[in-house]
Amino acid sequence: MKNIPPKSAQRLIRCYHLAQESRTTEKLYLTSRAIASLLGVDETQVRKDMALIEIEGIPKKGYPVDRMIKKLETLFGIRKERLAVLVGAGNLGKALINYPRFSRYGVRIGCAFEKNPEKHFTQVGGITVYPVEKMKEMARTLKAEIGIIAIPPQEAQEMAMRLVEAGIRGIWNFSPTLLRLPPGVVVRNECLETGLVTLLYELERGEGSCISCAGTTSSPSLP
Amino acid sequence: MKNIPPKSAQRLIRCYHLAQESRTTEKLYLTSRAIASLLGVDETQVRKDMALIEIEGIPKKGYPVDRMIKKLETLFGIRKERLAVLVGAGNLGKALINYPRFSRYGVRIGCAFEKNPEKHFTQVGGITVYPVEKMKEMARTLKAEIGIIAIPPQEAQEMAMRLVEAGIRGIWNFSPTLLRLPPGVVVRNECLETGLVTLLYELERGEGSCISCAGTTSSPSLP
DNA sequence: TGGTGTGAACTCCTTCACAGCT
DNA sequence: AGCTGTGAAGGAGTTCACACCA
Repeated sequence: MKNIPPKSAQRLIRCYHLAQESRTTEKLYLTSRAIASLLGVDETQVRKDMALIEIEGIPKKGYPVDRMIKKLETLFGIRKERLAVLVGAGNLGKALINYPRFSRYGVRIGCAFEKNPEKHFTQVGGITVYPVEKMKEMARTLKAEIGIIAIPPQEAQEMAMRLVEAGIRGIWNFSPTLLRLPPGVVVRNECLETGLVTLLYELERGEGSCISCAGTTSSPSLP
Repeated sequence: MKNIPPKSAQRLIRCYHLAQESRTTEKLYLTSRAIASLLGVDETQVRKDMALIEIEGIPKKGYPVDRMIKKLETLFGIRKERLAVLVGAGNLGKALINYPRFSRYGVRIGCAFEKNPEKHFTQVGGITVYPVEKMKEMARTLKAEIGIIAIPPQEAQEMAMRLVEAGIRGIWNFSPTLLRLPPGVVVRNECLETGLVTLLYELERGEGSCISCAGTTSSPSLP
């Protein structure tokens, strides 16, 4: 399969959600028009994306939902079992631990870390909280691949570096800090403030209905 | 000021964060190179963005931080007082109520709504939780502009419609549901699952490919 | 020298137009 | 008719190259 351009990938992720939804309602096919209108893009675009991942549609019916799901799951690495560790067991951290839908994607939070000693060795939503000093040891033994940063911005950079030293290859960053990390580490910035400002901006302009989507991803690198 | 293309807007939001950060360290100027390397984009890009919002730089010095902040605040409608209502007082909702940084942008959560009757008229982080039936009445009297959806996907569509009926013009949607709403309503999807899948995809591909939901790709690096 | 400013070239993405399948 | 498939045109965003300024 050819390399997927970023914009297509982004649309395809949302197609995956749509396909999942369709499966629960036992819809076997989705037309490009249906997908396009829900995603807020052009029909042709959807067809091009489908061609890109080599999904063939049937005229008058649409694209087969089950094949879409299968294809997209292998494409995106969904369902592969992966372990994550959480840095920050505050309100946001707790919400992430209790978010029921991550397991669908094969991702499980193995343990959490905190600076605040009061929380050490307590349980949050069934997850044990350790001191940050234990990070290297724990992440290594768990063979965790993903690090989730849910702490205030001042400490984000330091914790991210620690995660990388502990062997983490992908960071899901909920802090507004722009992280500087060695090459090869993938960072997904889920900065809520950026999201809020985007919304404010669109309200300000008062333009018709706009659909904007979450954060940014990057592969930051040290020179 | 000319209309700002979405991609530039995205970058400018992050410039705003950078400028804020610089102000705390009393840096008076930021060069296009410094900004570019942190945002993971080209220098020229940054200069074009600055030209777009009519910020003039000084050769050998860079762009004045204070003017950037001022300009960007008016551009994005930051600091304008706005009221938001929250739908869903679960873990995520609670985290959003307690997120300390939203007030910087003039946004305050006025009240919350819940289906679960056990939570009705209780307080969560200083915010009162009302039954969803009260939404129209409450949102109207508060003159709320923003609705935050932090509930499971099944109910998201219905609640979004209710918000719109209550006069809400901007929706910050944390559920994975793609909302169908009348024109004129601005929706910002902050779907966490999409974010997670994006990260998984990056991990799967390894280094190099970067994707983002809002269309911006970045590879930040240390200066 | 170390930065900004900007037209022009280029690349990538989107939309159009229409052919083909059922 | 109703949909997919795709080359070609069009548009948006990015990078290059170089002028200019302190």
